[in-house]
Amino acid sequence: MAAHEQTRCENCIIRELNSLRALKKEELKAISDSKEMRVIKKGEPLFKEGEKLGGVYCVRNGVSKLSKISDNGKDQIVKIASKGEVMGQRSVIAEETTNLSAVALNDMEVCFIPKNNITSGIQDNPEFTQAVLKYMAQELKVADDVIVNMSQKTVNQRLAETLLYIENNFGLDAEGYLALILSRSDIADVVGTATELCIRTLAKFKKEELIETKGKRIKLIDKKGLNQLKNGF
Amino acid sequence: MAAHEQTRCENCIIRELNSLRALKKEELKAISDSKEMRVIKKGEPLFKEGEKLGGVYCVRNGVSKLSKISDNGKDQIVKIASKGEVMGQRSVIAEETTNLSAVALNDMEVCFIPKNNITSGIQDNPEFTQAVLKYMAQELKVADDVIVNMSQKTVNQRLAETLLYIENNFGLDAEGYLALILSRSDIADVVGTATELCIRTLAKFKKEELIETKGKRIKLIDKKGLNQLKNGF
DNA sequence: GTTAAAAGATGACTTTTGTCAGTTCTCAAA
DNA sequence: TTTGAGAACTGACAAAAGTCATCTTTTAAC
Repeated sequence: MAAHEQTRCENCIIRELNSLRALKKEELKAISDSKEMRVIKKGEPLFKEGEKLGGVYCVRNGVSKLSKISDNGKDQIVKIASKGEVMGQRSVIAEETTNLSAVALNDMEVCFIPKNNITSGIQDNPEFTQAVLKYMAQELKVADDVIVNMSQKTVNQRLAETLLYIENNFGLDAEGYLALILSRSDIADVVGTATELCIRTLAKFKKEELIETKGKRIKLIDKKGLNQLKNGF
Repeated sequence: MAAHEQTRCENCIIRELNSLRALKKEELKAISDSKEMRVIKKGEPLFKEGEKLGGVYCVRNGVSKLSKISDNGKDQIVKIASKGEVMGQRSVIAEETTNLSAVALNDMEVCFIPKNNITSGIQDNPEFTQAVLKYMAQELKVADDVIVNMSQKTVNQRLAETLLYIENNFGLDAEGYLALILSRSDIADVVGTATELCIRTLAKFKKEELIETKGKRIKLIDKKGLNQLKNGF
């Protein structure tokens, strides 16, 4: 009973974090009745590039990477989505197949919301539309920044930036290490470089006492230094 | 009299190309009454990174580069806007300062539309909102592609892609050269590389008979070859 | 616990890209 | 027509990034 209550969108705290908060109670009820909870195991895909999505995914728990394979065959991680984020809305809005693949980085719980429930919300509730519009405008700005960083900054700078980003967005564990643990290969795919160079650069950072590592876990010990590095010193 | 008629938004053909086509006659009239035509000379800025925009710019004629300076001090051209495109809408929607600078690449004619007229349109006309939303979703997809290209492709590939992009979007002049003439430095800023390497790579393409050049003008003579190059062969 | 597979790490080398210094070309103002 | 500034171009070199081969460590399945 209590468990069932918790799965109702009306009561879901997650929505406070995204555009869904602009929806009215009745609209949320409609969504809740049609939504579907899914559990995705670490390493499993939520969807793949080129698929047609029947709706959007709202992340309740866990983390997912959104990536795209370049013509050269290498994977580039474009975004890391976690609790509260909605995935797939771009494709649903544009009425196109997805341009990205989503793979769970750890065990996930997501709510699948069929697209009709979203699009009707867009048509009927101006505040909701406004919220989605603003969100997309923000994303577009972030994308511009990423483009500039990718094309103008070195691997050194981008790796420093990525580490700081992970700390800011996913926090630390009990021992002060980055709470989000990525494989070296995934870090390389975020930074946009080869795994080997990523490993080497991490080793360099370690030698320069900017970070510490323990297995695949990473602790930032000189954030000021990393920040300087990121900005090119 | 006739000239005045032509400057009315209701009669402007340009709007067929963008989201404004979803507006109703009365809404267009309101916009037309408040809009302001501006002429911008080649090399002059429309706006600069960090400015607060009081509205959006609709391009009637000419071409503008939208760029951003990286922390390293280098300029990256994120987009080239021409006839029919609306500039600055991202910032207006997000109610933020611009993240990009806009500079005219040749003499331009633009209409400045104060933001109140746009935002009221967004609030009252669902079709217009829908059109803007779809447009932004498209832009976001393009941005993802650019991110992947920038991080995973070589300068060779990106330059080939840029040349093909220019031909596809701006066409050819009477002699078969690219109609949009950019300086070598601007091409480099689109590709995301140093001017010297851009020049060198163009020289290489010329030697490989992929292109011809005449002054700063460029003609694509082996588009199949350029396409293969772009995809990594 | 053993063991195979995956991930991490390192060395040696190549290719790509950037930088600096200098030359040539172009075009417009005097 | 001269001239001078800015753009285009080139060479030589340095730095950054990628690749391949190999080895070690970690992880997860048995």
